[in-house]
Amino acid sequence: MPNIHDVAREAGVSIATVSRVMNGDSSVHPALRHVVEAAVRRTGYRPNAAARSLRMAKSNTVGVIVAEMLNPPFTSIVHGIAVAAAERGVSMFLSDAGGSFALQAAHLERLHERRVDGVIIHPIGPYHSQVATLREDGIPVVIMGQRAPSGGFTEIVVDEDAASVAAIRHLIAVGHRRILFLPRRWDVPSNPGFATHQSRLSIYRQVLAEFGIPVEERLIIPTSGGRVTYERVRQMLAEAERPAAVICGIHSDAPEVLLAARELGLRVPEDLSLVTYGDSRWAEAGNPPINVVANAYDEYGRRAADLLFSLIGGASGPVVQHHPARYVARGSVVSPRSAQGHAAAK
Amino acid sequence: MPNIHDVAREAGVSIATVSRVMNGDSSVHPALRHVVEAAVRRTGYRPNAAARSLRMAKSNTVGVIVAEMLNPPFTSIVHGIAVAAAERGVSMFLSDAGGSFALQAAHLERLHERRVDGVIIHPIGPYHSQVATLREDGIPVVIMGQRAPSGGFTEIVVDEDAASVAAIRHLIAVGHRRILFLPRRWDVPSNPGFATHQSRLSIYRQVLAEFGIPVEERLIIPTSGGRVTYERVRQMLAEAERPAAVICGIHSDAPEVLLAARELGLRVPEDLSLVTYGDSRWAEAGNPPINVVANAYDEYGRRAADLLFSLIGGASGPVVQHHPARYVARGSVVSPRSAQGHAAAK
DNA sequence: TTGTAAGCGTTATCAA
DNA sequence: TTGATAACGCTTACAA
Repeated sequence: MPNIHDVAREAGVSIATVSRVMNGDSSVHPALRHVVEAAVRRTGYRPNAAARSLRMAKSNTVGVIVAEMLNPPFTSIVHGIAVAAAERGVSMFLSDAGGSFALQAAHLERLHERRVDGVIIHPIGPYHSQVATLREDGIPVVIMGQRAPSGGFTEIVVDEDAASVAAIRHLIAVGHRRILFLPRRWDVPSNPGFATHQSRLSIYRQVLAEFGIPVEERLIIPTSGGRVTYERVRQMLAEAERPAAVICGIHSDAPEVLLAARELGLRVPEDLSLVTYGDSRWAEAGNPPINVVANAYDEYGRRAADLLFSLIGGASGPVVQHHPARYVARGSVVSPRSAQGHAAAK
Repeated sequence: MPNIHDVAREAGVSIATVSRVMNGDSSVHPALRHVVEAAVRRTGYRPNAAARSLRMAKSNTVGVIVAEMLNPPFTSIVHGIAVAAAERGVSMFLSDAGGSFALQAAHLERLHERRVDGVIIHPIGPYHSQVATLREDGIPVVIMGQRAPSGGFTEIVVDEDAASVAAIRHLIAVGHRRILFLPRRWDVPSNPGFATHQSRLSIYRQVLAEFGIPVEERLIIPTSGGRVTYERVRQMLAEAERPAAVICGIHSDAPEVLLAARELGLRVPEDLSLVTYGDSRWAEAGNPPINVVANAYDEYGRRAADLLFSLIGGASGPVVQHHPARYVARGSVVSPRSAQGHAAAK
């Protein structure tokens, strides 16, 4: 691949001049400039980004780490960041921690070595010391989703507690007592914590307690999403004493629950009420449309990127942005008695 | 940020020794190795990837460009590649062409400058000359989705013609004549072509012709997805002479159609039959479950990555992998006469 | 086994 | 306005 020397030779100038032309330095004589540009075209020269980064101590890259990119909210986040980065001529590294804390740590390390200009992370587990390491080396980091236990971090946190409470109260209000709860599992060896889901669960316990409803541990099934959820839920719903309501912590688990219910001949919502975290047009278009705790993640990606680039641009101090989630009641929650009503009508 | 010299000074050795330790060279005396490792920890040293890339003429990065990452098939593809890359300790650049040929070109150029070790692209438009440029510089490229007009490219092509034909025949067989077709628009100024959707459309024309059904141009609505689709479809379905069947070229347009239909009080499938390209658990879990032309994209990402890494590893020559799509009939296609039957029953 | 030194491809300083 | 040259931080002959 041609380098700056090849172009200089081809054009009969010094490498300094070539560099100036490539960077639009106005102090180059127009005639010479054309000669150089022609040489660039003839040789098919492209400046080597690694050399440039090394010299300029700036990589023009940002790194993004998400806990699990297949989940629609993360997809939206990544998209928002990708667009913002592209607008600035910055390349985006994307990595998927796949729910594993160890993997996340490895990805962070790699981004650090690559001297990215900034990092956006939607983290899992106790990530603080590692993130602090990045920042000590002057790499700005924006943390998404989690509220950091210690201060001093720039974060976009989603306040979903109120919305969570509203969702659970709704279920209870219409008469549900036994509510299957499906948070993401956080007990896998490699994954020492997934704060969001833990706090969702504690809200669940709290609201039930508030109404004097005993929490049945059997009805809490941590899962890793996908077919596994389908299998477990199917099992649970096949029992005689099956719960008549489900809350999905993982948005993409909602169709798994629907599938399991159909398999067993259970109708939603008559036989099974459903609420899921996250939102999507599919959930909205469902028959019935699905109730959600919506967190408008799509905007957050964009916001996180803007925040990061302002930090990269030298903006001062940590910022914390709060964004409330909303409980959106559509058509997937009804009284558990509807089932009997229906059955009786037959 | 500390560099190799800082560590060398701290450890009282030469930079060569530090380098050897960092790279696991066995010819370093164990005692010295420990001294160096301690110095590395104390200084918080991390090798500079740019410098390493420059020296080794290898970046340990790959670039991925998708036409539109929010679409579930692309998401799956990207995920597959991300996992494969991470396994090899390679970082992945991700860029979204956002349906724009110009943007895609810019992204390709950027990846070229970054000297990525390889590129995977699910392209739009006439991309060949630019891709050829990459390859001339020794950067392997895997092309997804499209069949390249000229040979010599490594590609993963989806053979969906047979499945497309099956889908349309099914609609016709149950009695549909007026079928709304929603391909992705390819006439935007910046986007000189989107071969897949063009060929889907030509199949549509061809099958209709085969049955002697005249093609109504009004029933072909190129769209860019999202709410726009919702609006246009809503308009179309509000007409007196509305079509009773729809085919979505963009998977994520399916919920838009469902939403539009519901808005107008049309039931699926009784009043409106629906088929969509692409597949997802949501489509499967729908009520009714949606008929799809499924292309198993999720596997392809993984395959594309494996293909790319084998090329990077020095595997020879262009390879072309063909993958057939399948038409999966579920519950969203019925005879258009069902509507009257239903109406009469009221 | 360890160290010295050259060079990867840039940008930027300093002279000319 | 242009050119020679010194870094940037690493790996790797080659010497010791």
